[in-house]
Amino acid sequence: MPYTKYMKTLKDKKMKITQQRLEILRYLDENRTHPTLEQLYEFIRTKFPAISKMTVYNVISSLIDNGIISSMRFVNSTELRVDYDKSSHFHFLCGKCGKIYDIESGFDLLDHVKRNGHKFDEYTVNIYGTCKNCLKNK
Amino acid sequence: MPYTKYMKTLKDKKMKITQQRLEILRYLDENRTHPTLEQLYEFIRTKFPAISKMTVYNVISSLIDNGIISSMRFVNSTELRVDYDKSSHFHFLCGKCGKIYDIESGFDLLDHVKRNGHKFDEYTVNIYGTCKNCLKNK
DNA sequence: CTTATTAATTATAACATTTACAATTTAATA
DNA sequence: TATTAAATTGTAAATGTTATAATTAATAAG
Repeated sequence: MPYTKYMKTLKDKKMKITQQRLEILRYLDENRTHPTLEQLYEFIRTKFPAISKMTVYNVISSLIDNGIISSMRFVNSTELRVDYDKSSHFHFLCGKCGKIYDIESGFDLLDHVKRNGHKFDEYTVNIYGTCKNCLKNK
Repeated sequence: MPYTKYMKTLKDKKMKITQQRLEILRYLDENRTHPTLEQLYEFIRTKFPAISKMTVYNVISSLIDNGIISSMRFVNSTELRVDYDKSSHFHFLCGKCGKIYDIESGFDLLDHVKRNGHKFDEYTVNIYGTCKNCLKNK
């Protein structure tokens, strides 16, 4: 039963269990590539041809609102990228090949900044540079 | 001479000195509000009515390419935001009022992550939560 | 100081991502 | 099974960005 895990995830948040949500959750869980919604849509369509792009937007929006997945944007593009992995880690975008790498943080950044009375909930760290592979093939 | 400083900045990078660039640099220097290009355009237009929005895009793009200013995007919006301050600091976006606060980092994040053979050039840290003021008025 | 060269600015249009809306369909509940 | 509330769908509109080509302006050379 590959979907029971995701059914529980949705149920725990009192969200309705729909085929579209299950399929998208499964894809994100099994493909940790930080896809854009367009990429997500293109893939999901191969398994679920009738899905609407709007559904992808709606599903992702509700998953984010319920704290099930996280999201980020890089400076080089307006597109939202999503990530099934909510654990504390950074993202490294290679400016040459465009690949995104997960970078282990090893510490909680919020432990190192003064709050000044503000309430901090979450954070994203985006690192820009050139990846190992692109350095080699230069 | 309020513009000599910016003339030097451009000259050092071998960039042509234009009225549009000087006006935008001055605005960014004197207004550390991390404006969007739209906000920048609206203001600059009051002082320089003939300026084109494309010029704002072009000027910002060249200032970024030459390492004079930095930029970031938050997850709640597709818009690029720009920052005259290139020193190491984080950005905190209040989800209630939308205000952006500079947060002192006190340490260089890149000293704390394993490079794994990658070359890291820059990074942005975006923190999300609720600001002091909005907590108070709730 | 004038001219030539090169780059920047401008205006228009095209493109891409996201949001708004209303109608239809589906999931959960009684 | 019927009801209700929510999710999905399709269309269109809004927003932010990029592409292109013509005009204008800044720099360098004569």
